[in-house]
Amino acid sequence: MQNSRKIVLIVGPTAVGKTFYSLKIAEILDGEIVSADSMQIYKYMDIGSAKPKKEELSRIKHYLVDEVDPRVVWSVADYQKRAKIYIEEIFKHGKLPIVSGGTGLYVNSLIYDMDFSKAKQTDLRKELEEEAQIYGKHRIYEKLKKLDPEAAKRIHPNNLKRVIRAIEVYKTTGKGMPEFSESFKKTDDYECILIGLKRDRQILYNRINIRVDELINLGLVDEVKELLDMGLTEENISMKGIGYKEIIGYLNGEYSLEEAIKLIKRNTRRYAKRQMTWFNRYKDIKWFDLCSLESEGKGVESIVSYLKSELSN
RNA sequence: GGCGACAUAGCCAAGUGGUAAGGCAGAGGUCUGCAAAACCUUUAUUCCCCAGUUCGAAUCUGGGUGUCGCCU
Repeated sequence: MQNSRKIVLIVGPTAVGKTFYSLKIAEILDGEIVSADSMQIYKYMDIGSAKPKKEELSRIKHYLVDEVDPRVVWSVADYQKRAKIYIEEIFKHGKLPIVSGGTGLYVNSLIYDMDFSKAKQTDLRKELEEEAQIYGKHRIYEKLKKLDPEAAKRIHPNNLKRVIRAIEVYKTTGKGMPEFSESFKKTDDYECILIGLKRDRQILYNRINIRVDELINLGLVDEVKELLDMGLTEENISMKGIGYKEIIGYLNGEYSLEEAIKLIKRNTRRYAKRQMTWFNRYKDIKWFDLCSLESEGKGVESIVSYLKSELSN
């Protein structure tokens, strides 16, 4: 099984069971896990991000879980850089890299050649945001139209973040944002075996509801309080995660705890839907419907046998 | 039993004679440095039922049904 240049990626919506299956697969195939999750990456955010348990983390080596201070500004570019280093490390250990997670953009950054090195993040962002506050989004969009009309066509005027980023790209590179179709080339760094986990929508939604109740019982509210005590605020990117922002609203007295729980459930459902939209675009993905497999054992078995045949090709 | 109010999408709800606002939930989608983010699209051939008035009714009239409130 030492096909040194192959990696496995396990994707799927939140609460589908990625943690459980990744662990099993890693144990059977002698792998190590690189997380592709934009929230589990943060330290001190254990409950709300539904991190694997301590015991699970110690069973198999994990990377990019519980690694970054929630106060720092972290982005895909950082993720991509570090994840690729870890993947190389795992190859060196003679083990199979297994990327597991639900953050689509992070997964894309490992599958495709996405070059973040040229168009840097700049102070322009803040300026433009403030300008939009005062004069409205449309004014910023007009700027983009003049600089990079092609990008302007693809971006909706209301999507301020994207409009600003496109301007930033133009200003730092002197060129427009490249067309996706041209630049979406698969990476040459390794070969990707992509598998997706899915479940019947209603069943997935039930799992989400149950999980949110569990997170509350585990002490999500206290976790958020501790983070606030550490100096984090709702302004931090890390605190904009589902489960955190809603509890902050409750702690601020904006609504009851029941309301907060309802919101967390709804936002998680919406998130799961967006994830499915994202992952459905992958053409060369092998889907496993976990609801149609009679047992977890059967599920693991069929995934492992698929992976074994792909790995030995 | 009497009096009154109300009945519009899964839920909340506007519309008081001219061809069904809006919000929420749901569904579909976009995505190249904040991505658990940000953004876009979409949901009633019909207004509780029946009859009538009218060129035209969710809107007016009569009857029925249901819900709620007050009184006995």
